Amino acid sequence: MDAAEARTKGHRDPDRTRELIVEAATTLFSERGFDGATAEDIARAAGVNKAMINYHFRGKEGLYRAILDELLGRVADELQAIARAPLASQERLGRYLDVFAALHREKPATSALLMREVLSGGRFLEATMLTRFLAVFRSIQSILAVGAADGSFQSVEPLMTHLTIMGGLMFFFASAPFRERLLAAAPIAITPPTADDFIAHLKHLLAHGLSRPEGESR
Amino acid sequence: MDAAEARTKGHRDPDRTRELIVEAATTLFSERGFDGATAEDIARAAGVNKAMINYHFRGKEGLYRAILDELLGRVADELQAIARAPLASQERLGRYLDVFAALHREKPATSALLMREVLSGGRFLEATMLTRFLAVFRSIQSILAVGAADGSFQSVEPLMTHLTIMGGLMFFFASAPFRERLLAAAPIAITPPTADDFIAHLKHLLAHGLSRPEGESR
DNA sequence: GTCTATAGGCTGATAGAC
DNA sequence: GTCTATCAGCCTATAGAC
Repeated sequence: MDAAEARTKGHRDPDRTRELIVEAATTLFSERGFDGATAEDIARAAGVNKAMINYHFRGKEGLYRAILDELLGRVADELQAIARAPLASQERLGRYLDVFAALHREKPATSALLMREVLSGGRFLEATMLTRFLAVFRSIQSILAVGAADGSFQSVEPLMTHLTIMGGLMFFFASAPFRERLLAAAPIAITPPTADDFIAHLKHLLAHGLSRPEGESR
Repeated sequence: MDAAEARTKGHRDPDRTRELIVEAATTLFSERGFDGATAEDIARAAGVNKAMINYHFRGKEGLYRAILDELLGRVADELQAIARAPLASQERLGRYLDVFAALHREKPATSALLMREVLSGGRFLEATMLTRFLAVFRSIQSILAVGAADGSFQSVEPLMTHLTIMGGLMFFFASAPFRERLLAAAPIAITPPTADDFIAHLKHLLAHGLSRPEGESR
């Protein structure tokens, strides 16, 4: 049998099947939540038989957990690496934000998925995965502490700063579909901001706030 | 029949029944989402018969929409009033943030509920309700524009600033249960911030960013 | 590994007594 | 208005053929 037939009839690459399921599920979980996205929806969107979810992931919950674990692991690792990188504090903070921009570029659904998990109080997160969240916080905490010590930043409360940054970032990305709909329904005289626009905005706001620049020429 | 009997047996105040349902549903919808919160859960939490949801709200969806409409209407009205109030720009922005703190104090579940609706792309919002979201944005837009004109703020892009503020605020409130769990599991040397703490932090960050205060004594 | 068919449980909603 | 009883539909998961 040729490749095309294999793709439509069955007996295709199992790794590819897993991939297709994960991709479709990431989107649907982010849009509808764990309870709102049905296994049938996911299978249909993935172009895969419904039973494959149970075969490859031991059920819908297993699939959700696999996605969450992979995502959290990767993000936490990247952020920890940046917190330890030998960079100027401003630059380090910038790179930190860039991780989320890159993540969104690759998988736009991830912010909403993580946000939903937080809103649920971490319904599917055990101790191991909670540690990952702590690692993310500790990364920014370290960046801010070093920045305060070397005179780059003023000394701020790290947890609230972390929440402002994460809330702003994740909300920007996770609300993109909503904004698109809103602006389509009631056209407003504003150019929709790109991810890079927003990251730049956030960097600037973090650096200077809304205060009128004194010595600055900008 | 006396009051106590009336409360346990049936035939109690119908307005109270509606209230109890709305309160329980607000919490459960915020924790589990529309699909995750079952009508039976809601009825049990409200101490009310399951059929009452259908009698008073024409079904679970009607209940959800009633909650959403009431909430959005109130928030949009309050924010518009503040945007028009005769106040100094800094003060006006402060009051704007305070609305959310007050809302959270009264009904802690509202942030997560609204956040979930946004994440879903506004699944249950028709044109009328989308207008409410636009009104919220227009309020902050006006506050920022006036503040830039009178020299209180620098001129910033209003949509991105709005998203930073709303993201930070709503994430702070909506993630409170998650944070509580996280800090209980892995005690960290940080005093949990209150709503007022966070509002103060956000005001300060908006005013000055992370930059080292120059002429400031603080 | 993949597919079809189906079991078994839960969910939202209603009918009808009070 | 409220309650009990019940039903039809949907959803996850599995058994078994290929």
